[in-house]
Formats: sequence, C-alpha cells, structure tokens
Amino acid sequence: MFFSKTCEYAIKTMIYLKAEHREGKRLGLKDISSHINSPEPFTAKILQQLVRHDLIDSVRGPHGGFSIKDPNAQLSLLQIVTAIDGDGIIRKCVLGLDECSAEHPCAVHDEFVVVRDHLASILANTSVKTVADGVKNHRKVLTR
Amino acid sequence: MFFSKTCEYAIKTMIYLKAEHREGKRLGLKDISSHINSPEPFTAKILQQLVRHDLIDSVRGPHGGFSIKDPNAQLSLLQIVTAIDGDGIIRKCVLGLDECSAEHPCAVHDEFVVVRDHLASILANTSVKTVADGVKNHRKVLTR
DNA sequence: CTGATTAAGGATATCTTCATCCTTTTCTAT
DNA sequence: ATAGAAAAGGATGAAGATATCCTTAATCAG
Repeated sequence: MFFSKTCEYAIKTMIYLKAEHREGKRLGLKDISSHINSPEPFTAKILQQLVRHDLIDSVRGPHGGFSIKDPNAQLSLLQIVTAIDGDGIIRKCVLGLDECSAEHPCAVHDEFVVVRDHLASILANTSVKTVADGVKNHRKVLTR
Repeated sequence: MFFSKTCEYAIKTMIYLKAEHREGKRLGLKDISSHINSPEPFTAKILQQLVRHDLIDSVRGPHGGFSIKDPNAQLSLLQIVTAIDGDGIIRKCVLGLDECSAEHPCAVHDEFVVVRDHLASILANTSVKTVADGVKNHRKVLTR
C-alpha cells in the first residue's frame, strides 16, 4: 500500500541480511527468498538493484552470495525506500498535482503534509539494525 | 502514492461537486473532468462507481449530470477512499504479511501502526465540505 | 584447467491499473 | 412521437508492475 512489492521485498531482504550478518558470511538467493517468502527470480532482480544502489555486496560462484555493504554504518528504512521507490511517497501531491506546496496548496495539502512528515520521520528514524534485532529475538517476523 | 489514480480523481470529483453544489444543480461529465483535469472516459467510469457506492446521484438526458447524494450529511475523505480503494491503506501490513498484528507483529509493525493510525484519523476527520470551502475561496486548488 | 556453483543480464510473460471507444438506455424539449 | 443530450454498460487497448526463463560471467574446489 505504502510501498511497491519490489520495495517490500527489498526492505525484508535488508532486514534479513542484517539479522543474519556476521563477518565474512554471505547469504544466497535461495536462502534469502525462502526466508522472506518472495519469488526467487523476482528477488534476484531486486538484489541486483540493491547492489547497484550500494546497499549490499555480491560475490559470484561457489560460496558466493549477498551481504550488507557497510555493516557498521547506520542504515535507515528511508534509505532503502528511496533507493527502490524514490522519494515520491514523501514528496508527491496526494491528488497528483505537479505543483503543490504551502504556497500553492492542493485542496488537501495541509491535511497531508503532517501525515507525510510523520511518515518521513518514522522512515528516517527507524534503523534496519533495530528491527533486525527484533527479528533475531523472535519478537518480530518477516513472513506469514 | 497513497491512493490509486481512480481514488485521486474520485476525491477531486467529490470536492468539486461539493464546492459547486447548490439545490437542484447538476454537473456533467465534461464539466467535472475538465475542472479536475482528468481523462473524460476514465472519469465516467469513476462517476459510475461513486453512484454505485451511493456517494453521488446521476440523472441521464438533457440537463442531466451528477450531484452529491446527501448534501447535508457530513462526508469524510475516509468514506471516499474506502469506497474506491478499500481499507487496505489502513489495514494491510506494509511488508505484505497476511497476519500482522500487535500479537504477531511484522518486523516494522510497531513503527507503522502509528503512521497508519495517524493517516486514518486525518482521513476520518477531514470533511469534504471543509476542503471544498477552501477551493471555493480560491485558497486551495484541484488542478495544476 | 575443468566442472560446479552462484550472481548478472537480457528477453519475455502475466497481471493489474489506467484509459479509451462504441453501443444502449434514459431523459428532456419540441 | 421524435430528436438530441447525457449517463450506463460492455469490450477493448496501453502502460506499468510483477514475475519468470535462459544465457552469460565470475568464482571456487579439485
């Protein structure tokens, strides 16, 4: 609803990679798509996108796979969402107007800026590490 | 982003009908689609949906057209959105999980319930009349 | 070096959303 | 009654998102 299917899988992938991360470990496509419950070939394409956006590293061949690019950097959900879906959810007018701002507001601009600002701040302030910890502790899940 | 194109046009239509409403007056398809800047045949289909959902009335033939069904009832944006897009934006898990609740939360459930509740309350508490007044006063717009 | 393994890349298929077109029905005015 | 106007309904088309398949490239183990 908020995000494209592609973005949903991307977020789950990043959380899973973070939750499973340890030095030198790589996770393969099969492993990832089975654990986040996503179609394998489609997930392959998304992993490529994440590589191109420098969010993850990939290595081919036996014992190849994917891993978080910079495990020590603080990564937010917003970085994943903007990489995959762009910043439309934060920036675009909900009524589809090209020009919509405080100066030239659409009919519902004032009502929605607050919601979008709220969404933006949640996305920016939610770290992948934090939610990955929830998954590691089995308090939160990525499937079902 | 939040809403489908269909829903965007539906919201604009309802606001325009409300802004232009007066006793016995009807607005035609051409009038509506030109004022909300939407494709005419597509808008025709959306108007049919709004009629079926009892949000507007229609009359065929010369001097026919569309008008708000119950001009005195308090109508919220939420009623339009749920009629057209359903309640997915309020109810569905942002990670696409079938079961996602406080008891069985997805990895980002806690972060997003607050945003969705916020969105739901804005939608429920924003009346079409209020935003239509803004359009009538030329403080807010439906196009450009 | 060879074969096996795994990701990358390109082409293609499917499904949904967005959009148009044409015919039919209903209504009004004459 | 009839002609014109306007919405309703059904069929179809276009575009984008979602998903798959197949070939190529890289890497590793032996």
